[in-house]
Amino acid sequence: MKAGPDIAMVAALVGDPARANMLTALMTGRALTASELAQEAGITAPTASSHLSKLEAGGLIEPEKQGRHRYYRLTGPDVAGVLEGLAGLAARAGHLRVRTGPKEPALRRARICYDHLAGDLGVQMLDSMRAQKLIRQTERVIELTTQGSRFVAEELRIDPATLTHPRRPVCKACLDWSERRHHLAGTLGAAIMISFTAMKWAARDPSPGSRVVHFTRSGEKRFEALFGTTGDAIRKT
Amino acid sequence: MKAGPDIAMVAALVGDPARANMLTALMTGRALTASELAQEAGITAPTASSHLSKLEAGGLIEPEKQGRHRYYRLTGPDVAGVLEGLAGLAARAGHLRVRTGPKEPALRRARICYDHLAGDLGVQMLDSMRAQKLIRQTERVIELTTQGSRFVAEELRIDPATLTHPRRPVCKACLDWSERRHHLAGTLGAAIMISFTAMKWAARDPSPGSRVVHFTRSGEKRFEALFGTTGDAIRKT
DNA sequence: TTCATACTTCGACGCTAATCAAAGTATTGC
DNA sequence: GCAATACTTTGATTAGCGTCGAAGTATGAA
Repeated sequence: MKAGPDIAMVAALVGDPARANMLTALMTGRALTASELAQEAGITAPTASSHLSKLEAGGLIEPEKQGRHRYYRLTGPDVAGVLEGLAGLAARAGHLRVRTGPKEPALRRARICYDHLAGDLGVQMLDSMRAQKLIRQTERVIELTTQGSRFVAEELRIDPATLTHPRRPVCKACLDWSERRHHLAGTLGAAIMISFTAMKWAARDPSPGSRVVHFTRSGEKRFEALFGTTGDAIRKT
Repeated sequence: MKAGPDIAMVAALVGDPARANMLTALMTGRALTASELAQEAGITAPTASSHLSKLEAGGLIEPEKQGRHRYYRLTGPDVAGVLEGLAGLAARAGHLRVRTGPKEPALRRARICYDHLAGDLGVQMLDSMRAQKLIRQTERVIELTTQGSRFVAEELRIDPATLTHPRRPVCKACLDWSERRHHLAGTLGAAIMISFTAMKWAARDPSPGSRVVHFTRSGEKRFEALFGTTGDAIRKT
């Protein structure tokens, strides 16, 4: 008699304006941090935390812990589909929505994430290394292949001995702030950044506090030669 | 900044358990009365009325007034699609749902609706008349074709003069209680029922208060000969 | 007409849930 | 080690809305 169809529970999750704002912000497929989602929804951090745990319990979003951050993403395309459907129904009498674009193009392109390369180029590098079978990645665990070990020693002039560290993994996938996809962290990620700087391929922006990384002309050319395959392939279509 | 995406508003409509029950009950595509929806949701009539007006304002359902009843149906297949999607998300951790079946088979098959034939056979008759081009129907307005006028005079022994009435239309689509599709009302619908009784094709159940209509064996055969085409076509496949 | 049914409106009650401030936990950076 | 950042938990406040009883409106039945 009193069968409780959970359709109401799921719909109620989306039914709160703050949560709906968070979910629509996640519809791009990117992952967002709790703070960003709080700002997106116009609420304080505690309120956002409460909402996010509810959405997670309801199976609509899933977290990925990344240092001090917690990145949330939709659990699947079916969730996005339902949200899209709801937006369609709402559009019959309602307004649409605008998303805030990225802010600093230079930051988006290349920047320091702790001690390694992030941004478009960081993501591109990891993608390319994966495609070239220099690494094996399962989830966030990454290991160098033998081919990859030779590559970093010969092409990037990195001493393999400098990569071992008591508590830090050699390779690790790190979720990118602007791209919301993984880039390379770990001691190798840090070593590569140091190597780029040493070879004068790139340098951190001199202004204090800036995380922007500037590539030199020759450095960018060398970088593209090593890791530009996917980008070239896309551009050539 | 504070752009209110109505996705939350729509989702909140579905988010209430009572309303969700109503909507799932409507997912069969049939129209249901306000009272039935109230019972379905386990709430009183006033509460149901409030919910229904909200759902209507939100564009999820639309009413059709039928005498003392108000039949509600989903506004379109897209609404059903979204509900189905929500049910899919809920099914990851939730329960499913059962619908109460029909009660009296004889009532479903043939009964009196005010003064005309309703039930399976009533709907079948209107479908067949439409297929045979005896009538033209746009929405709930129905008119007899010249072919149809000859038909009712010759086959059904109905005097065309008896069909005119000061305030009542000759033909009208009436929403069927069990089938939730239209059957034929108006003076023609009443005349046909009288004619069926006069020709001893059918008779009302003698027990007081009963609305069941019993067809005689020969009457059912004649009825099938005139209006059984669609049924035959389906059965023959 | 008069009565009955179906539905809506009004008014008041009660409960859930959203919200934020303050304190607590975890992780990074120095 | 200590400070800073990101996030969570706790607790108290508040507002919104679902709920129903009672009265009001409309339609059909006798």
